[in-house]
Amino acid sequence: MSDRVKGQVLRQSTIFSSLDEDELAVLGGLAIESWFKPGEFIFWEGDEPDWFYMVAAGRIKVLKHSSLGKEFVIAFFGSGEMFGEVAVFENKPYPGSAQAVAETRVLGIRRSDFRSFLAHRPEIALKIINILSGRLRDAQSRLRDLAAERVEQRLARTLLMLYSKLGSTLPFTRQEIADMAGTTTETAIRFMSRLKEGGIVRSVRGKTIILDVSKLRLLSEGPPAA
Amino acid sequence: MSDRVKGQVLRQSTIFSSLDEDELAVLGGLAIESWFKPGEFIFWEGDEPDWFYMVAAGRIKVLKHSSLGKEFVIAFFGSGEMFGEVAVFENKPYPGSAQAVAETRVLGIRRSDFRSFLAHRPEIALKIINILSGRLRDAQSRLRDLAAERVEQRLARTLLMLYSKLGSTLPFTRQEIADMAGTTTETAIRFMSRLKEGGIVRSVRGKTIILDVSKLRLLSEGPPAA
DNA sequence: AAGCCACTATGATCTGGATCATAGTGGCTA
DNA sequence: TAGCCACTATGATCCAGATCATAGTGGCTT
Repeated sequence: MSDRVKGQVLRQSTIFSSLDEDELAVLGGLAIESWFKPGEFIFWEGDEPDWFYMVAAGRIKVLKHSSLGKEFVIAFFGSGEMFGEVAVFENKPYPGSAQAVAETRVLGIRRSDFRSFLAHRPEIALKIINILSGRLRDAQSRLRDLAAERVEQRLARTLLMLYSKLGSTLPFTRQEIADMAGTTTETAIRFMSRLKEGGIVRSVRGKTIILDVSKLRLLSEGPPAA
Repeated sequence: MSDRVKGQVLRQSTIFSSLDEDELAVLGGLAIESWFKPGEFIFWEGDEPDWFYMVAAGRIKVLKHSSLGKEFVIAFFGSGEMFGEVAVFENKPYPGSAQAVAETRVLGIRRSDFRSFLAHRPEIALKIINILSGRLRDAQSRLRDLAAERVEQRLARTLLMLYSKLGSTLPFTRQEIADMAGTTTETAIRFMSRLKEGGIVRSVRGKTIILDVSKLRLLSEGPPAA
Protein backbone atom coordinates (compact mmCIF):
# COMPACT_ATOMS: atom_id res chain seq x y z
CA MET A 1 0.00 0.00 0.00
CA SER A 2 1.49 3.34 -1.03
CA ASP A 3 1.85 6.34 1.22
CA ARG A 4 -0.77 8.19 -0.81
CA VAL A 5 -3.24 5.35 -0.49
CA LYS A 6 -2.60 5.21 3.23
CA GLY A 7 -3.15 8.95 3.25
CA GLN A 8 -6.56 8.41 1.65
CA VAL A 9 -7.48 5.95 4.34
CA LEU A 10 -6.45 8.43 7.00
CA ARG A 11 -8.49 11.13 5.32
CA GLN A 12 -11.68 9.20 5.97
CA SER A 13 -11.17 9.56 9.67
CA THR A 14 -12.68 12.35 11.70
CA ILE A 15 -9.34 13.51 12.96
CA PHE A 16 -7.43 13.91 9.75
CA SER A 17 -10.14 14.95 7.32
CA SER A 18 -8.95 18.56 7.36
CA LEU A 19 -5.41 17.80 6.16
CA ASP A 20 -4.49 18.47 2.53
CA GLU A 21 -3.19 15.86 0.09
CA ASP A 22 0.47 16.43 0.81
CA GLU A 23 0.12 16.37 4.55
CA LEU A 24 -1.88 13.18 4.27
CA ALA A 25 0.88 11.64 2.21
CA VAL A 26 3.42 12.60 4.87
CA LEU A 27 1.31 11.05 7.57
CA GLY A 28 0.68 8.06 5.31
CA GLY A 29 4.44 7.67 5.06
CA LEU A 30 4.64 7.29 8.81
CA ALA A 31 1.87 4.71 8.90
CA ILE A 32 2.45 1.00 8.82
CA GLU A 33 -0.28 -1.36 7.79
CA SER A 34 -1.12 -4.67 9.35
CA TRP A 35 -3.81 -7.33 9.13
CA PHE A 36 -5.56 -9.25 11.83
CA LYS A 37 -7.92 -12.17 11.71
CA PRO A 38 -10.97 -12.34 13.98
CA GLY A 39 -9.85 -13.07 17.50
CA GLU A 40 -6.29 -11.85 17.05
CA PHE A 41 -5.01 -9.19 19.39
CA ILE A 42 -3.48 -5.93 18.20
CA PHE A 43 -2.16 -5.17 21.68
CA TRP A 44 -2.70 -6.31 25.23
CA GLU A 45 -3.53 -4.40 28.36
CA GLY A 46 -0.24 -3.49 29.96
CA ASP A 47 1.82 -3.38 26.77
CA GLU A 48 4.07 -0.40 26.15
CA PRO A 49 2.23 2.23 24.11
CA ASP A 50 4.51 2.24 21.10
CA TRP A 51 1.81 2.69 18.51
CA PHE A 52 -1.11 4.91 17.80
CA TYR A 53 -3.73 3.00 15.78
CA MET A 54 -6.52 3.60 13.37
CA VAL A 55 -8.89 1.07 11.86
CA ALA A 56 -8.57 1.05 8.07
CA ALA A 57 -11.14 -1.68 7.47
CA GLY A 58 -12.95 -4.18 9.65
CA ARG A 59 -13.76 -3.89 13.31
CA ILE A 60 -11.96 -4.22 16.62
CA LYS A 61 -13.00 -4.13 20.23
CA VAL A 62 -11.19 -2.72 23.22
CA LEU A 63 -11.74 -4.70 26.37
CA LYS A 64 -10.58 -5.11 29.93
CA HIS A 65 -10.60 -8.18 32.11
CA SER A 66 -11.85 -8.25 35.66
CA SER A 67 -9.92 -9.87 38.48
CA LEU A 68 -12.01 -13.00 37.92
CA GLY A 69 -11.18 -13.06 34.23
CA LYS A 70 -14.52 -11.80 32.99
CA GLU A 71 -14.35 -9.65 29.90
CA PHE A 72 -15.80 -6.18 29.70
CA VAL A 73 -16.00 -4.37 26.39
CA ILE A 74 -15.02 -0.72 26.56
CA ALA A 75 -15.91 -0.03 22.95
CA PHE A 76 -16.03 -1.29 19.40
CA PHE A 77 -14.25 0.68 16.71
CA GLY A 78 -14.69 0.59 12.94
CA SER A 79 -13.05 2.27 9.93
CA GLY A 80 -11.64 5.68 10.53
CA GLU A 81 -11.69 5.42 14.32
CA MET A 82 -8.58 5.70 16.41
CA PHE A 83 -7.78 3.49 19.37
CA GLY A 84 -4.95 3.06 21.82
CA GLU A 85 -4.67 6.82 21.89
CA VAL A 86 -5.05 7.23 25.63
CA ALA A 87 -1.88 5.25 26.22
CA VAL A 88 0.00 7.14 23.55
CA PHE A 89 -0.86 10.55 24.92
CA GLU A 90 -0.11 9.62 28.49
CA ASN A 91 2.86 7.45 27.66
CA LYS A 92 1.61 4.76 29.99
CA PRO A 93 0.77 1.13 29.21
CA TYR A 94 -2.38 0.47 27.22
CA PRO A 95 -5.29 0.43 29.68
CA GLY A 96 -7.12 -2.26 27.73
CA SER A 97 -6.57 -4.93 25.11
CA ALA A 98 -7.52 -4.51 21.45
CA GLN A 99 -8.86 -7.52 19.59
CA ALA A 100 -10.02 -7.86 16.00
CA VAL A 101 -13.61 -9.08 15.74
CA ALA A 102 -13.57 -9.31 11.94
CA GLU A 103 -10.96 -9.50 9.24
CA THR A 104 -9.32 -6.19 10.03
CA ARG A 105 -6.70 -3.88 8.57
CA VAL A 106 -5.18 -1.27 10.84
CA LEU A 107 -2.73 1.57 10.33
CA GLY A 108 -0.21 2.12 13.08
CA ILE A 109 1.87 5.24 13.63
CA ARG A 110 4.83 5.24 16.00
CA ARG A 111 4.16 7.12 19.19
CA SER A 112 7.05 9.51 18.75
CA ASP A 113 6.21 10.21 15.10
CA PHE A 114 2.63 10.88 15.96
CA ARG A 115 3.45 13.15 18.84
CA SER A 116 5.82 15.28 16.85
CA PHE A 117 3.33 15.47 14.01
CA LEU A 118 0.74 16.67 16.52
CA ALA A 119 3.06 19.23 18.01
CA HIS A 120 3.04 21.41 14.92
CA ARG A 121 -0.58 20.81 13.92
CA PRO A 122 -2.70 22.52 16.54
CA GLU A 123 -5.98 22.04 14.70
CA ILE A 124 -5.51 18.28 14.85
CA ALA A 125 -4.95 18.55 18.57
CA LEU A 126 -8.25 20.37 18.89
CA LYS A 127 -10.00 17.62 16.95
CA ILE A 128 -8.53 15.08 19.27
CA ILE A 129 -9.71 17.04 22.27
CA ASN A 130 -13.16 16.86 20.76
CA ILE A 131 -13.05 13.14 20.29
CA LEU A 132 -11.68 12.50 23.75
CA SER A 133 -14.37 14.74 25.20
CA GLY A 134 -17.01 12.72 23.44
CA ARG A 135 -15.59 9.47 24.68
CA LEU A 136 -15.33 10.81 28.20
CA ARG A 137 -18.93 11.95 28.06
CA ASP A 138 -20.00 8.49 26.95
CA ALA A 139 -17.93 6.78 29.58
CA GLN A 140 -19.44 8.95 32.30
CA SER A 141 -22.96 8.18 31.15
CA ARG A 142 -22.19 4.52 31.18
CA LEU A 143 -20.74 4.85 34.67
CA ARG A 144 -23.96 6.33 35.91
CA ASP A 145 -25.93 3.62 34.12
CA LEU A 146 -23.88 0.80 35.55
CA ALA A 147 -24.06 2.24 39.03
CA ALA A 148 -27.69 3.17 39.12
CA GLU A 149 -29.82 1.81 36.29
CA ARG A 150 -31.18 -1.67 35.97
CA VAL A 151 -30.11 -4.14 33.39
CA GLU A 152 -33.08 -3.58 31.10
CA GLN A 153 -32.32 0.06 30.75
CA ARG A 154 -28.63 -0.53 30.29
CA LEU A 155 -29.34 -2.97 27.50
CA ALA A 156 -31.81 -0.61 25.86
CA ARG A 157 -29.29 2.21 26.05
CA THR A 158 -26.56 0.03 24.65
CA LEU A 159 -28.75 -0.76 21.66
CA LEU A 160 -29.63 2.90 21.19
CA MET A 161 -25.99 3.91 21.34
CA LEU A 162 -25.13 1.34 18.70
CA TYR A 163 -28.10 2.44 16.64
CA SER A 164 -26.99 6.06 16.61
CA LYS A 165 -23.53 4.99 15.60
CA LEU A 166 -24.25 2.22 13.10
CA GLY A 167 -27.86 2.50 12.01
CA SER A 168 -30.59 -0.06 12.49
CA THR A 169 -28.65 -3.19 11.61
CA LEU A 170 -26.34 -4.16 14.44
CA PRO A 171 -23.76 -6.84 13.70
CA PHE A 172 -23.37 -8.11 17.25
CA THR A 173 -24.16 -11.33 19.04
CA ARG A 174 -26.11 -11.30 22.28
CA GLN A 175 -22.91 -12.17 24.03
CA GLU A 176 -21.20 -9.07 22.68
CA ILE A 177 -24.15 -6.89 23.59
CA ALA A 178 -24.11 -8.36 27.09
CA ASP A 179 -20.40 -7.61 27.44
CA MET A 180 -21.00 -4.01 26.46
CA ALA A 181 -23.92 -3.57 28.83
CA GLY A 182 -22.11 -5.26 31.68
CA THR A 183 -24.46 -8.20 32.09
CA THR A 184 -24.55 -11.91 31.24
CA THR A 185 -25.33 -13.53 27.93
CA GLU A 186 -28.43 -15.23 29.36
CA THR A 187 -29.88 -12.00 30.62
CA ALA A 188 -29.23 -10.31 27.29
CA ILE A 189 -30.92 -13.17 25.43
CA ARG A 190 -33.98 -13.03 27.67
CA PHE A 191 -34.24 -9.30 27.22
CA MET A 192 -33.83 -9.48 23.47
CA SER A 193 -36.46 -12.20 23.27
CA ARG A 194 -38.92 -9.88 24.93
CA LEU A 195 -37.98 -7.11 22.52
CA LYS A 196 -38.70 -9.49 19.68
CA GLU A 197 -42.10 -10.36 21.09
CA GLY A 198 -42.85 -6.67 21.39
CA GLY A 199 -41.93 -6.14 17.74
CA ILE A 200 -39.14 -3.79 18.73
CA VAL A 201 -36.35 -5.75 17.11
CA ARG A 202 -35.91 -8.54 14.62
CA SER A 203 -32.91 -10.77 14.70
CA VAL A 204 -30.87 -13.31 12.90
CA ARG A 205 -27.89 -15.15 14.25
CA GLY A 206 -25.25 -12.60 15.16
CA LYS A 207 -27.33 -9.66 14.01
CA THR A 208 -30.06 -7.52 15.46
CA ILE A 209 -32.26 -5.21 13.44
CA ILE A 210 -33.95 -2.43 15.32
CA LEU A 211 -37.52 -1.89 14.18
CA ASP A 212 -38.98 0.52 16.68
CA VAL A 213 -36.57 3.07 18.04
CA SER A 214 -39.14 5.10 19.93
CA LYS A 215 -40.32 2.11 21.97
CA LEU A 216 -36.72 1.30 22.71
CA ARG A 217 -36.18 4.84 23.84
CA LEU A 218 -39.11 4.54 26.23
CA LEU A 219 -37.65 1.39 27.70
CA SER A 220 -34.31 3.05 28.14
CA GLU A 221 -35.79 5.85 30.14
CA GLY A 222 -37.89 4.43 32.86
CA PRO A 223 -39.41 1.34 34.33
CA PRO A 224 -41.46 -0.36 31.60
CA ALA A 225 -44.59 1.72 32.19
CA ALA A 226 -45.55 -0.57 35.05
CA MET B 1 -9.24 39.99 42.78
CA SER B 2 -6.86 41.45 40.22
CA ASP B 3 -6.06 39.86 36.89
CA ARG B 4 -2.53 39.13 38.08
CA VAL B 5 -3.77 37.43 41.21
CA LYS B 6 -6.19 35.39 39.15
CA GLY B 7 -3.25 34.57 36.91
CA GLN B 8 -1.37 33.23 39.94
CA VAL B 9 -4.27 31.01 40.79
CA LEU B 10 -4.36 29.69 37.25
CA ARG B 11 -0.64 29.05 37.36
CA GLN B 12 -1.11 26.52 40.12
CA SER B 13 -3.12 24.34 37.79
CA THR B 14 -1.59 21.55 35.77
CA ILE B 15 -2.79 23.02 32.51
CA PHE B 16 -1.50 26.54 32.75
CA SER B 17 1.69 26.09 34.72
CA SER B 18 3.81 26.53 31.59
CA LEU B 19 2.50 29.99 30.75
CA ASP B 20 4.62 33.04 31.54
CA GLU B 21 3.55 35.93 33.75
CA ASP B 22 2.10 38.06 30.99
CA GLU B 23 0.12 35.27 29.41
CA LEU B 24 -1.24 34.35 32.81
CA ALA B 25 -2.32 37.93 33.33
CA VAL B 26 -4.13 37.87 29.99
CA LEU B 27 -5.91 34.68 30.90
CA GLY B 28 -6.57 36.08 34.37
CA GLY B 29 -8.23 39.02 32.68
CA LEU B 30 -10.66 36.67 31.02
CA ALA B 31 -11.48 34.88 34.24
CA ILE B 32 -14.37 35.75 36.48
CA GLU B 33 -14.40 34.72 40.09
CA SER B 34 -17.35 33.43 42.03
CA TRP B 35 -18.07 31.90 45.42
CA PHE B 36 -20.25 29.00 46.38
CA LYS B 37 -21.37 27.69 49.73
CA PRO B 38 -21.51 23.96 50.44
CA GLY B 39 -24.45 22.48 48.60
CA GLU B 40 -24.76 25.25 46.03
CA PHE B 41 -24.64 24.31 42.37
CA ILE B 42 -22.21 25.86 39.89
CA PHE B 43 -24.12 24.40 36.97
CA TRP B 44 -26.70 21.73 36.32
CA GLU B 45 -26.68 18.82 33.96
CA GLY B 46 -28.25 20.01 30.74
CA ASP B 47 -27.23 23.68 31.08
CA GLU B 48 -25.62 25.39 28.13
CA PRO B 49 -21.82 25.14 28.34
CA ASP B 50 -21.08 28.83 28.54
CA TRP B 51 -18.22 28.56 30.99
CA PHE B 52 -15.03 26.66 31.46
CA TYR B 53 -14.27 26.33 35.17
CA MET B 54 -11.37 25.87 37.48
CA VAL B 55 -11.42 25.44 41.24
CA ALA B 56 -9.45 28.23 42.93
CA ALA B 57 -10.07 27.06 46.47
CA GLY B 58 -12.35 24.55 48.12
CA ARG B 59 -13.87 21.45 46.60
CA ILE B 60 -16.67 20.56 44.21
CA LYS B 61 -18.20 17.36 42.97
CA VAL B 62 -19.55 16.50 39.56
CA LEU B 63 -22.52 14.20 39.67
CA LYS B 64 -25.24 12.70 37.58
CA HIS B 65 -28.69 11.55 38.58
CA SER B 66 -30.21 8.25 37.59
CA SER B 67 -33.73 7.96 36.22
CA LEU B 68 -34.87 7.17 39.75
CA GLY B 69 -33.20 10.25 41.16
CA LYS B 70 -30.27 8.51 42.75
CA GLU B 71 -27.04 10.45 42.74
CA PHE B 72 -23.81 9.14 41.29
CA VAL B 73 -20.56 11.04 41.80
CA ILE B 74 -18.40 11.23 38.70
CA ALA B 75 -15.53 12.94 40.49
CA PHE B 76 -14.43 15.40 43.13
CA PHE B 77 -12.22 18.29 42.12
CA GLY B 78 -10.01 20.52 44.24
CA SER B 79 -7.80 23.57 43.67
CA GLY B 80 -6.20 23.82 40.28
CA GLU B 81 -8.47 21.26 38.64
CA MET B 82 -10.68 22.08 35.71
CA PHE B 83 -14.25 20.92 35.33
CA GLY B 84 -17.07 21.35 32.86
CA GLU B 85 -14.47 21.10 30.13
CA VAL B 86 -16.10 18.25 28.24
CA ALA B 87 -19.14 20.37 27.55
CA VAL B 88 -17.05 23.35 26.52
CA PHE B 89 -14.97 21.42 24.01
CA GLU B 90 -17.93 19.65 22.50
CA ASN B 91 -20.25 22.63 22.74
CA LYS B 92 -22.99 20.44 24.12
CA PRO B 93 -24.87 20.77 27.42
CA TYR B 94 -22.98 19.88 30.58
CA PRO B 95 -23.19 16.11 31.02
CA GLY B 96 -23.33 16.37 34.80
CA SER B 97 -24.05 18.85 37.57
CA ALA B 98 -21.35 20.57 39.59
CA GLN B 99 -21.97 21.18 43.28
CA ALA B 100 -19.76 22.80 45.89
CA VAL B 101 -19.05 20.49 48.83
CA ALA B 102 -17.13 23.09 50.81
CA GLU B 103 -16.82 26.84 50.82
CA THR B 104 -15.50 27.15 47.27
CA ARG B 105 -14.07 29.80 44.98
CA VAL B 106 -14.05 29.10 41.26
CA LEU B 107 -12.70 30.91 38.23
CA GLY B 108 -14.82 30.83 35.11
CA ILE B 109 -13.71 31.64 31.59
CA ARG B 110 -16.21 32.17 28.80
CA ARG B 111 -16.33 29.31 26.36
CA SER B 112 -15.52 31.46 23.34
CA ASP B 113 -12.66 33.23 25.10
CA PHE B 114 -11.17 29.98 26.21
CA ARG B 115 -11.46 28.36 22.81
CA SER B 116 -9.77 31.20 21.03
CA PHE B 117 -7.06 31.29 23.65
CA LEU B 118 -6.53 27.58 23.05
CA ALA B 119 -6.45 27.96 19.30
CA HIS B 120 -3.13 29.78 19.33
CA ARG B 121 -1.55 27.90 22.23
CA PRO B 122 -0.90 24.41 20.99
CA GLU B 123 1.09 23.32 24.02
CA ILE B 124 -1.90 24.00 26.23
CA ALA B 125 -4.00 21.88 23.92
CA LEU B 126 -1.52 19.03 24.37
CA LYS B 127 -1.74 19.38 28.15
CA ILE B 128 -5.48 19.17 27.93
CA ILE B 129 -5.21 16.06 25.81
CA ASN B 130 -3.13 14.58 28.58
CA ILE B 131 -5.62 15.39 31.26
CA LEU B 132 -8.54 14.12 29.24
CA SER B 133 -6.64 10.93 28.53
CA GLY B 134 -6.06 10.42 32.22
CA ARG B 135 -9.69 10.99 33.03
CA LEU B 136 -10.77 8.64 30.26
CA ARG B 137 -8.43 5.98 31.55
CA ASP B 138 -9.89 6.35 35.02
CA ALA B 139 -13.42 6.27 33.75
CA GLN B 140 -12.75 3.09 31.81
CA SER B 141 -11.26 1.38 34.83
CA ARG B 142 -14.26 2.33 36.86
CA LEU B 143 -16.52 1.00 34.13
CA ARG B 144 -14.84 -2.35 34.31
CA ASP B 145 -15.04 -2.28 38.09
CA LEU B 146 -18.71 -1.44 38.15
CA ALA B 147 -19.51 -4.08 35.57
CA ALA B 148 -17.45 -6.90 36.93
CA GLU B 149 -16.02 -6.40 40.40
CA ARG B 150 -17.83 -6.80 43.65
CA VAL B 151 -18.66 -4.00 45.99
CA GLU B 152 -15.80 -4.70 48.38
CA GLN B 153 -13.24 -4.30 45.67
CA ARG B 154 -14.89 -1.23 44.25
CA LEU B 155 -14.85 0.38 47.67
CA ALA B 156 -11.23 -0.58 48.24
CA ARG B 157 -10.29 0.84 44.86
CA THR B 158 -12.20 4.02 45.51
CA LEU B 159 -10.25 4.50 48.73
CA LEU B 160 -6.98 3.80 46.95
CA MET B 161 -7.78 6.25 44.21
CA LEU B 162 -8.55 8.92 46.77
CA TYR B 163 -5.41 8.02 48.68
CA SER B 164 -3.21 8.46 45.63
CA LYS B 165 -4.81 11.80 44.94
CA LEU B 166 -5.17 13.23 48.42
CA GLY B 167 -2.92 11.31 50.79
CA SER B 168 -3.96 9.27 53.75
CA THR B 169 -6.54 11.61 55.24
CA LEU B 170 -9.73 11.50 53.23
CA PRO B 171 -12.29 14.18 53.99
CA PHE B 172 -15.34 12.22 52.89
CA THR B 173 -18.37 10.79 54.63
CA ARG B 174 -19.36 7.16 54.08
CA GLN B 175 -22.23 8.42 52.05
CA GLU B 176 -19.91 10.25 49.67
CA ILE B 177 -17.64 7.24 49.37
CA ALA B 178 -20.67 5.08 48.63
CA ASP B 179 -21.79 7.47 45.89
CA MET B 180 -18.37 7.30 44.29
CA ALA B 181 -18.19 3.52 44.43
CA GLY B 182 -21.74 3.13 43.18
CA THR B 183 -23.17 1.45 46.25
CA THR B 184 -25.37 2.35 49.20
CA THR B 185 -24.42 4.17 52.37
CA GLU B 186 -25.23 1.12 54.52
CA THR B 187 -22.96 -1.13 52.52
CA ALA B 188 -20.15 1.40 52.67
CA ILE B 189 -20.54 1.70 56.43
CA ARG B 190 -20.43 -2.07 56.93
CA PHE B 191 -17.35 -2.34 54.76
CA MET B 192 -15.59 0.51 56.53
CA SER B 193 -16.41 -0.99 59.91
CA ARG B 194 -14.64 -4.16 58.87
CA LEU B 195 -11.69 -2.14 57.67
CA LYS B 196 -11.56 -0.49 61.06
CA GLU B 197 -11.61 -3.85 62.84
CA GLY B 198 -8.78 -4.98 60.61
CA GLY B 199 -6.73 -1.91 61.55
CA ILE B 200 -6.69 -0.79 57.95
CA VAL B 201 -8.34 2.55 58.53
CA ARG B 202 -9.17 4.85 61.39
CA SER B 203 -12.06 7.22 61.19
CA VAL B 204 -13.73 10.18 62.67
CA ARG B 205 -17.01 11.66 61.61
CA GLY B 206 -16.73 12.71 57.99
CA LYS B 207 -13.12 11.65 57.71
CA THR B 208 -11.24 8.46 57.06
CA ILE B 209 -7.56 7.96 57.72
CA ILE B 210 -5.89 5.17 55.84
CA LEU B 211 -3.43 3.27 58.01
CA ASP B 212 -2.47 0.24 55.95
CA VAL B 213 -2.32 0.81 52.23
CA SER B 214 -0.87 -2.55 51.35
CA LYS B 215 -3.70 -4.47 53.03
CA LEU B 216 -6.13 -2.24 51.22
CA ARG B 217 -4.39 -2.99 47.97
CA LEU B 218 -4.75 -6.70 48.62
CA LEU B 219 -8.45 -6.30 49.21
CA SER B 220 -8.81 -4.32 46.02
CA GLU B 221 -7.30 -7.06 43.99
CA GLY B 222 -9.00 -10.26 44.80
CA PRO B 223 -11.46 -12.00 47.00
CA PRO B 224 -10.37 -11.44 50.62
CA ALA B 225 -7.91 -14.33 50.64
CA ALA B 226 -10.72 -16.69 51.52
C1' DA C 1 -23.57 -35.52 5.04
C1' DA C 2 -21.64 -35.76 9.34
C1' DG C 3 -20.30 -33.55 12.93
C1' DC C 4 -18.97 -29.68 15.43
C1' DC C 5 -19.27 -25.38 17.54
C1' DA C 6 -20.98 -20.89 18.31
C1' DC C 7 -25.21 -18.99 19.08
C1' DT C 8 -29.93 -18.86 20.80
C1' DA C 9 -33.25 -20.32 24.12
C1' DT C 10 -35.47 -21.30 28.65
C1' DG C 11 -36.17 -23.25 33.19
C1' DA C 12 -34.50 -23.68 38.24
C1' DT C 13 -31.88 -22.10 41.91
C1' DC C 14 -28.95 -19.13 44.54
C1' DT C 15 -26.98 -14.95 46.49
C1' DG C 16 -24.78 -10.27 46.95
C1' DG C 17 -26.16 -6.38 48.16
C1' DA C 18 -30.21 -3.25 48.13
C1' DT C 19 -33.90 -1.99 50.98
C1' DC C 20 -36.32 -1.33 55.24
C1' DA C 21 -36.20 -0.54 60.06
C1' DT C 22 -34.39 1.17 64.32
C1' DA C 23 -31.10 3.32 67.18
C1' DG C 24 -26.90 5.49 69.16
C1' DT C 25 -23.88 9.82 68.96
C1' DG C 26 -21.47 14.00 68.38
C1' DG C 27 -21.51 18.72 66.80
C1' DC C 28 -23.95 22.80 65.80
C1' DT C 29 -27.83 26.14 66.33
C1' DA C 30 -31.32 28.55 68.77
C1' DT D 1 -28.53 23.05 77.43
C1' DA D 2 -31.92 21.53 74.69
C1' DG D 3 -32.82 19.73 70.75
C1' DC D 4 -32.07 18.77 66.11
C1' DC D 5 -29.84 16.78 62.25
C1' DA D 6 -26.28 14.59 59.74
C1' DC D 7 -23.59 10.75 60.38
C1' DT D 8 -22.56 6.12 61.98
C1' DA D 9 -24.13 1.58 63.20
C1' DT D 10 -26.42 -2.99 62.82
C1' DG D 11 -30.07 -6.32 62.29
C1' DA D 12 -33.87 -8.41 59.18
C1' DT D 13 -35.83 -9.10 54.83
C1' DC D 14 -36.18 -9.12 49.92
C1' DC D 15 -35.22 -9.44 45.05
C1' DA D 16 -32.88 -8.57 40.48
C1' DG D 17 -30.05 -10.81 38.12
C1' DA D 18 -26.11 -14.11 38.24
C1' DT D 19 -25.27 -18.85 38.00
C1' DC D 20 -26.15 -23.56 36.77
C1' DA D 21 -28.27 -26.83 33.78
C1' DT D 22 -30.09 -28.58 29.53
C1' DA D 23 -31.35 -28.34 24.84
C1' DG D 24 -32.54 -26.81 20.10
C1' DT D 25 -30.44 -24.89 15.62
C1' DG D 26 -28.05 -23.08 11.77
C1' DG D 27 -23.73 -22.49 9.38
C1' DC D 28 -19.17 -24.05 8.40
C1' DT D 29 -15.50 -27.52 8.04
C1' DT D 30 -13.73 -31.98 6.58
